Amino acid sequence: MLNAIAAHEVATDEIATHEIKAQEAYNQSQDQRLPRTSPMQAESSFKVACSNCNLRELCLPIGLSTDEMSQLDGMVATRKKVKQGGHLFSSGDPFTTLYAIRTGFFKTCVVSEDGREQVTGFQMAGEIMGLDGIVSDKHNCNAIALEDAEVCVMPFNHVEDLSRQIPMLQRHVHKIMSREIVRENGVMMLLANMRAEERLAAFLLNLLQRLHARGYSKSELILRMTREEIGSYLGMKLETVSRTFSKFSDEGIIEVKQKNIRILDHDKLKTIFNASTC
Amino acid sequence: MLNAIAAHEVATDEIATHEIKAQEAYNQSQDQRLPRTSPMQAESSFKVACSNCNLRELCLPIGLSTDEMSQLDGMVATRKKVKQGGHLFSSGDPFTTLYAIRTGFFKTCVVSEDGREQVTGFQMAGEIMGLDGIVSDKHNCNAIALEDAEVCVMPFNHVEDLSRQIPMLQRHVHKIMSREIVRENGVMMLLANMRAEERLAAFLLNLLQRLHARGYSKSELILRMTREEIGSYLGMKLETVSRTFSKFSDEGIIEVKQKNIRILDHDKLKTIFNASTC
DNA sequence: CGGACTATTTGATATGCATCAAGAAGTCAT
DNA sequence: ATGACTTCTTGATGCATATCAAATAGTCCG
Repeated sequence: MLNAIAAHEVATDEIATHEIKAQEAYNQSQDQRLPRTSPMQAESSFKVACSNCNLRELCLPIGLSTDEMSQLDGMVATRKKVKQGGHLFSSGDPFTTLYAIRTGFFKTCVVSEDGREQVTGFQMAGEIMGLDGIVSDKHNCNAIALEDAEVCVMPFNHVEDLSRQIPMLQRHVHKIMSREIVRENGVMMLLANMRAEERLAAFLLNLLQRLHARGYSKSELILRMTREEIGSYLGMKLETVSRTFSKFSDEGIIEVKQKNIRILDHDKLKTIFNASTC
Repeated sequence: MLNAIAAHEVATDEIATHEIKAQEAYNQSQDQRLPRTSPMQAESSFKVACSNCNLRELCLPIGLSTDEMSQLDGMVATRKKVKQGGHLFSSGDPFTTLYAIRTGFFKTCVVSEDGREQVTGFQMAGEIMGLDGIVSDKHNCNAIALEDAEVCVMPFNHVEDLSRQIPMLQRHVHKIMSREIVRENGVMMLLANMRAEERLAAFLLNLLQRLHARGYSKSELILRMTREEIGSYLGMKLETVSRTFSKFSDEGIIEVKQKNIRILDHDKLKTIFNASTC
């Protein structure tokens, strides 16, 4: 299996035994099932506590004891909401904090001098953003919400301080960064070696897997991004993305209704993804 | 400027003021100017000391006080030599240590299930390898020496222990990982958006910059890898790499003599790299 | 030194995807 | 609801690079 997917399988394995139900985290932001308090105020210590978060097995506190978990509660300084289309941070912004996604869906993208945009990833609940900023103390990409979102703000100094006190946390921070490196290795393979169909199959399988780890169906998903954003991520034009969706649809592999995708033949997707012989 | 290069510029900036002369580190391994003792034995404490290494401003100890530096000396358990073509580690190997390159030149590559190989990076003196292994406690790629090489073996447990004691080291470890993430972002941009000429120009400029930071000429370099390996890294076939070299040569931008490249028009290379309008 | 191998260059042709174009479908605001 | 906008789909054509092929140059080793 290719590394792009393999990386996420590792991630999934770690949490698979925990019976996570984080459905709320991925639903529309209009959804009111989660408590909605305005950030920076009226946040009871209860509400910003990692120890109480329904994402705790996906997010930074993974594998910590209850004792350590309560130490960790101080790590999240506050929460922040980002409207659809809003920037969580932008390239060039000073880096001070990492962000853990509580609800919503993001894309990260870099922009070259001449204006070409490259989507470098899509992030969902429980995933950490901002790691790109550590190296030069300023952010190196844009993080844009693809739907209304809420993130936990974790000042990086706190993270480092706590990491020095809690080896388990230190290890986890390292793993999160390593996982990102491995993920990007997989994307490099994808971009350099694969054809359009393989790329899109890999993309869908990867999304499905991550959503499944969050309690969603393995056979259905809603794309939060446009064809153009998918294309940017996969190194192809939006027309090619559209055509490839249509082709999969014609072949009875998936059913496409705008942004709603239903997987009809999971195995066939996997076969396409692994195809060397064609 | 594109991020692939920008990332390395940051790295370079950090060390640019230090007057590094690490020429020896990149020369042919036949070169006898560096002491050559067999690993695992007869290594005096003097020889494995970071505090005494001529790469200390490129490598992990960057920015540490002499006090901290001597603490660090215990981090390198031993040194290890790798013959040209030899594997420093392979995908699937248990991960226990990071490696700092002392001399020599490496490639890292991932291999997909169906056997397609993707070169994910080229590493030279002072750079750290093995970060891919942290996430799953086993290596995720192959690290292969492109010339006879010597590396410092740094058990990751030691690195983590010391990181907890030396905040400056902790920060530096984080920066190294973040830099790798940012580098890979740049490669994604390259693979997804650029044409063959732009990719090769970016590749050459990047190598030149890193070599320059190690005391080498900005106008000459020796390629340690084959056209095929360059092609794999850049997502193109070896024939296209060769043709693009020839084209640059015809246009008077570079002079190609096998693996020896002389840069005749650095600015033109940069222009090609930045080209959006063509 | 000579033979076998690997790496590189160059040419001819094929092809997958980009580009250009136009229309359809969906979304949003008033 | 209606018009303006964005997003998506589909078709026709072109091009950059892959593929196939063969010759040349360089390297290794007995």
